[in-house]
Amino acid sequence: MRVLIVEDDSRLLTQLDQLLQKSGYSVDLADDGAKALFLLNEHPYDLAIVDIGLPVVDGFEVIQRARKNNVTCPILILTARDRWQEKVEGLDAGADDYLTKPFHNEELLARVKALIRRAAGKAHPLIEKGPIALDTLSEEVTINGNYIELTAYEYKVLEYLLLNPQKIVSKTELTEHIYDQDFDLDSNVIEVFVGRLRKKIDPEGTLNPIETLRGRGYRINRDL
Amino acid sequence: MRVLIVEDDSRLLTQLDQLLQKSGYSVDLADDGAKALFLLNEHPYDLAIVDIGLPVVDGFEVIQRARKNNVTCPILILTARDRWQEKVEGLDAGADDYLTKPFHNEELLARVKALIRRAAGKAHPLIEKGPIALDTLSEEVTINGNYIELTAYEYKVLEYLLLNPQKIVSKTELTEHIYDQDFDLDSNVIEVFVGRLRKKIDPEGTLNPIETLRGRGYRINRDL
DNA sequence: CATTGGCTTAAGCCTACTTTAACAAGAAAG
DNA sequence: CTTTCTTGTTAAAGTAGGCTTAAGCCAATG
Repeated sequence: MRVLIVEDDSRLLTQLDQLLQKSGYSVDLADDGAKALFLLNEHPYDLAIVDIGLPVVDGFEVIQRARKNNVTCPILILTARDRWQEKVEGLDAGADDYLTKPFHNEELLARVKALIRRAAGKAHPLIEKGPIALDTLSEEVTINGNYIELTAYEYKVLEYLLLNPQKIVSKTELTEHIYDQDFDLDSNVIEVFVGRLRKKIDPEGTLNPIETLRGRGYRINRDL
Repeated sequence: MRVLIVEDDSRLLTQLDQLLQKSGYSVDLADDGAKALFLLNEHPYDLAIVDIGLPVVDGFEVIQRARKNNVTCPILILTARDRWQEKVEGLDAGADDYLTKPFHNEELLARVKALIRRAAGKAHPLIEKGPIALDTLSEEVTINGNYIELTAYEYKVLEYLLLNPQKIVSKTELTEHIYDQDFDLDSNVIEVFVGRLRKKIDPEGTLNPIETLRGRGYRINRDL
């Protein structure tokens, strides 16, 4: 899988480079729009990551001109947090998804994977456990086929528990995985999320989908 | 080391069979997906080699369904040279490595060996003693394959005893290992925990899983 | 038979977890 | 720009699981 990164901030550029290489992608780099356009026409990429705030030729133009030259690979754009409105403009120009800076590495990798997969027309990877089905791509959860609405953090908790079935997941472990950094260990957020999850997954309270192991952590019920 | 080979081409199947047997593996064979799934659920293999191009149930489905049934052994997939793109799909389905046909025998053996070694590192470290099996990762204990629920401290006591088999573990030693600090030496907590453990491990009272050595401590029964 | 150490049981209490509600910040809507 | 809604976070009050204690009993040892 070959990825092009278009970014003028050299610090961020190398960070992205390392991140993606570590995840097994071959990476090409461009630090301005002209180079980007040249490379996009030269090679068949599986994905391009484009920072909108580029010097000389801005990100929108890169995307528009690339699309005009029949570049079909998915494009993920990066926008500054306070310029999030640009996402609309970027998507109009031909981008496929956007991410606001700063972002978590996990978040970026998830988007990258999702875009590449979507482009290939692949099925969504499902995690199933009894009546619970979690689509790791669309981040949708169904219970016996019925959608339930989860917030971002509720989803993360459930996904982590489902990815570690039959393992006792301690609250610290959950906290560390959910928050990249800067987390407060003596807070009861996790308990609150678990409580809300239980209510959404099983309003009747008959399934006990998430077991509590007092003093040790939580675990997805093995007998579902 | 037990290996399952799933391959519909009978010539290749026997070739692989002979190769692996000569290298000291016990080999089971399946020439279609249904047999493969049956065998995977029946036996705990150390590795499965799956040809993607199977008739009826294709290789992807075999892998997906096996993974859904909590088959955790490493899976090596075989793809035709001109279908190498399938490797991505296969890895997504839950395979661990791939090899394109045709291949050299040495290459295959190297992969097989690597996968089995890698899996050994990732496997849950089990401590077994007679009917007792303790998984130090998931902190689960089974007696003759049946789960028993232990509290945090009951688990710690049992783990420490199993980690020191055939050693007499004094009550002070247990206390010091179970409590980080601040422990009261003239308390009978340990006796209470041991009592509860014995009842949970062996409700009938016929096994005597934890021996008492009067004045010295406890020891896991060597004759289990 | 006396003494010592270990076992069992039940009750109290502590702490981990649950639940609920309120608040703050950000996003969306008007 | 203001309002409104969503969602993450905090705090407080309530609950219960299980750790701990203690008392009485039993078994082993000499």
